Amino acid sequence: MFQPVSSRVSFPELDARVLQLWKDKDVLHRSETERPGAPLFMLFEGPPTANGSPGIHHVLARVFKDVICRHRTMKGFRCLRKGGWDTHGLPVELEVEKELGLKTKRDIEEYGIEEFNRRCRDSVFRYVKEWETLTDRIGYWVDTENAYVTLDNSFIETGWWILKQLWDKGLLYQDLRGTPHCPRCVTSLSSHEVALGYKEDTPDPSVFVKFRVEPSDNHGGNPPNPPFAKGGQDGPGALLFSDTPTYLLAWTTTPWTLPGNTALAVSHDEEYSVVEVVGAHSRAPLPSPVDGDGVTERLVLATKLLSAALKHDYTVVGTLKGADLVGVRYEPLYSPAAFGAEIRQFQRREGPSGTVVELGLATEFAPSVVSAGFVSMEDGSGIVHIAPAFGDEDLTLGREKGLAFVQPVDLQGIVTGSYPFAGKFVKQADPLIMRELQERGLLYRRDVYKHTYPFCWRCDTPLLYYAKSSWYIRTTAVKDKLVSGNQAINWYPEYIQEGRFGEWLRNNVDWAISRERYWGTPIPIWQCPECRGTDCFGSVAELRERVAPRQRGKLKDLDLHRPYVDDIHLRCSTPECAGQMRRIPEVMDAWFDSGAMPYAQWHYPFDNDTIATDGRFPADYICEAVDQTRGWFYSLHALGTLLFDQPAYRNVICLGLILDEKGRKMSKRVGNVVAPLGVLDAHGADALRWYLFTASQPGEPRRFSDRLVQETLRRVLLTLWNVYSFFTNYASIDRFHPSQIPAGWKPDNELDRWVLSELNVLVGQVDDYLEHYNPTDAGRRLQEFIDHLSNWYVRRSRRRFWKPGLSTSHSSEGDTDKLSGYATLYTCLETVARLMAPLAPFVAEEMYQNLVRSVNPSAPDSVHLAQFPVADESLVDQPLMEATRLAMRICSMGRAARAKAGLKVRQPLADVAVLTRNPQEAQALGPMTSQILEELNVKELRFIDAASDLYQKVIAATTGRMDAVMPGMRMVDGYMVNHEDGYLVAVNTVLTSDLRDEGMVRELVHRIQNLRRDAGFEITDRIITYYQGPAEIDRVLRRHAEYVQQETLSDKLVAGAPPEGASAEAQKVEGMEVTLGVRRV
RNA sequence: GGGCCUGUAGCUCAGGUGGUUAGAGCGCGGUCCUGAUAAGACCGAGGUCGUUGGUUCGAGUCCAUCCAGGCCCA
Repeated sequence: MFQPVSSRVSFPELDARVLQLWKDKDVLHRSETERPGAPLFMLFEGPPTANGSPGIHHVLARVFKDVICRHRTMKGFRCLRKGGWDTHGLPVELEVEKELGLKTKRDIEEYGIEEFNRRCRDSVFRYVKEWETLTDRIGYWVDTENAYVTLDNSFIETGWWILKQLWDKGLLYQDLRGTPHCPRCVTSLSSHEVALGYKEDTPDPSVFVKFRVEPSDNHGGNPPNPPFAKGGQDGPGALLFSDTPTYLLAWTTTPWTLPGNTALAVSHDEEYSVVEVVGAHSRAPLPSPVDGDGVTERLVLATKLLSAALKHDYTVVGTLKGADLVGVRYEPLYSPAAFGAEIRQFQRREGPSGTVVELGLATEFAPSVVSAGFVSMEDGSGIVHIAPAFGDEDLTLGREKGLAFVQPVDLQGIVTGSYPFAGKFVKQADPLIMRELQERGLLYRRDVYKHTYPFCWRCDTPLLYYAKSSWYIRTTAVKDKLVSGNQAINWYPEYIQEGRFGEWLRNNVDWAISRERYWGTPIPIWQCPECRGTDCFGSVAELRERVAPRQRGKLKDLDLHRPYVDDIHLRCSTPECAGQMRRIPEVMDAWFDSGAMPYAQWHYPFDNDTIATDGRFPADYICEAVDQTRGWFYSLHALGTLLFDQPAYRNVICLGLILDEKGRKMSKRVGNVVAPLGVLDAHGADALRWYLFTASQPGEPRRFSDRLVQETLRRVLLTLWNVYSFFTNYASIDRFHPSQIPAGWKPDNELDRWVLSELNVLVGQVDDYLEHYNPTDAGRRLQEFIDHLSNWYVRRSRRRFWKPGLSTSHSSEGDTDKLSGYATLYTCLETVARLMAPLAPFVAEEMYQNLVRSVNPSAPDSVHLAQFPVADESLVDQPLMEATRLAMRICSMGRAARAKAGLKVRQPLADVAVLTRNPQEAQALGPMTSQILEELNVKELRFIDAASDLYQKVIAATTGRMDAVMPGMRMVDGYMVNHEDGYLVAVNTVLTSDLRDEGMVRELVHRIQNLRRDAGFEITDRIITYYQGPAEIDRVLRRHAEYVQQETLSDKLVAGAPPEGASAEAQKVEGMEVTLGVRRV
């Protein structure tokens, strides 16, 4: 038998009961183990970092992972949901640095890498308890007991194996790259970190610098510029190599990079002008522009930027193309050789994996003009100063064009060499450089330029772009496969595939995987300091083969992290080299760990070497927020493609970010992060889950507020709960048991047939939505059904359940109808419980336990082990659903007409006239008649047509024209007529004395019912009713005594003052003083 | 500066392939209903559908431009 359920419910308490049940019955575990032959559904858990508290955005991702897995489990799949923890990386180090008060890398090394890493290791599990509590609390089913951990030796070893695979394929290499670098922390910053520290309106010097074109008759150290063959007298040669000193005008905001200049870049197809100005070089103090001293000189710059860049009067002497300038030599501002700076040069060399460009030493240095695609006509002069040692674009260009490379700044940002400003920090060197150039007459103009510039988010030091050596995975070698493999992935939302992710893949650059840090997977590359010989190791066993015998013991139980692994020295593999190989100091990018998880979580291929064939790879499903596009979504895809030539996942939901109530991103700094536990304790897990699923489309950013969760709770969960409570209360009174439903039963009742039709349509739609990774519309459809179930089905069925007694003999007609109602409502609730189980697992479980388990001990122990509902198409009746929708509309119009006429619903009316758009609709409404009569509280319904007397009068009352009946409400012939969209509903407002009496009776019944309720009587308590009032009241009550007694469960109605002990109240009914009293018998 | 996304009522969101008077929930004012309901019904106030152009007989919907916001990347 069902437990009657109170309409008052505490969802947090319900959650706790259900969690206990799952634990007791070991449901999660059994959903995996009890179906060994079932097809596998594989979830990859994107590992969260456990060194911070989980926030609401983590809840979002976790419930979206959960809902799909629960659905697939109910569909008969065996769902593997191995948990995981991301434990490496800079965020972990930073946290520890902060705790220890360490500020720089040097501090860390002085503190000791061993102890530092030990603290990192300890810190990552500090919040694990909190994570596990929350995971449990929101009903996210994931196997945390067997979770993978990226710091485990087994995980690291698979990482090594992967790297070795790539090494063997020639896809791993070392190269220079211009990276954002913090000179105070002495480390590169990841793009993510850089993004944290951009500051707008940062003032920087803006300088236009003059580079003197080498005269063609120069007989100095370098070969002279060749005179141009083409162009004759007015050709480029004549313009550039005249007797007038000629300068290329270049623009920069970083004067300190000028000593590193090795080229100037122009745009190949743009037009440049050669202009003459008077006295653009000066030794005077520096206003802007610099005043002249009367000497005429020529400047070269882009024609488009003439007016913006030049502040002097100028005369254009000629124009030429950017292409004409390519190859023109100019005098370096600072000759590296003269200031003790090393000159290196990019050189091409044929290597085993194709052409490589390497830096070699050089002694000569002849800077010249090159062309580059990135030269813009937006700012500056159209001539760009190139210093390959700094900017990344410059470095790339240097590699392409074989430029020289001069790096007169060290990693602390201090100028080296013997420059006049040597020993200064670069930003302090800026003004010195400008003054010095000015004195030499090479500074055309200086200003202050405000732009967005990155600062170190930790120490606020301006970042420098600095060319440094890093290790790379040559992902560009498989770029086409990355792009084509992406086609095989189902993206939700779809636009990510070709949009953000596709765009990212098409612009793929090699993956820089080395970090000059401490706490991470050490890169398994050993290098010989003597011969530069390099080896990569793919396992501990490979290492063992090469380690010196006396060191072999160290490998046993070796923690593969720094500094221990750094102590392993190997004999050099180069024949005749006596050197000892040491591990390179870098660790791997933590994204590499995350991308390695499909393999490393199983310690593949050392263990579990069948994952590629047994369904454990690739994943059926992953889900994270959109910020993972370049993070985990990419690292997974890249390694899957590199190793196995296929994507690592088949389906992916890409979630939008959660914003706060005001639309701002949640961040610790702003302090607007919502703590999930508070929300859970207030409203329960299902309300939060439901809100997250249905509030907006998954890919959209969403504003979060406690208020909206509460609204979801009230609108959806409480509405359902009240239907459930209603059902259990009456079913318990009537001792209804599902076994009373005859086999193969199908209802005759219109309402029952309607709601079962709606239910079966719903089942098909919800299943389809969940199948296609769309919990949002699944939830929205469910709540729509719950609304209909509550506000039409139950509302219209109440009186059926209220009829006395439910016989088990099925003999009387009334009883079968009531049984039909119970069977129908039971079916709806039981089905909805299973349908919503993936979305709201707690409420669904509670309902299932009471509705199914309590009456059927052989049913599965949990709703989550039960089968997902299957639609019964034979119960779907499309015309009936349309007719009901129309009936609802007619009722709505009728209620409006009543209200307009001031007739409350409790007052019965004689009749309602309805005009439909066509006779078919009227016919369809026929079976709905009793529902409409009850809902509108009228005695009779009649259909009219356009020829009817009433309709003609309506026309006459409005326009008098046949073709234009105005919508709206008006009184016609005693009827309140409501007319809209081709429908007309007219209620008869004329009250007979009989109708008045009935209205008064219903009013009195209503008052008595309120008294019963206020007195706290049970629904089934029988009572005696007392009344005292005018003769009118007495007359009406006597006339309708039977009805009143039946409605209020009164054994008798007693005229006179209520006795002592009765609940009584003086009331005013239709202007008459009445005292009513009730007493339990 | 580039890519992607979003802009509809005070708030949160719906509005297939263009087609009457643009909807729902919450909130607000009012009326009503109720022995399942923390609910519900009805009425009302509240909209230049971000802007400006264009295509079309007709644009919230299609195209372009601009503006604002978000994310990612330079």
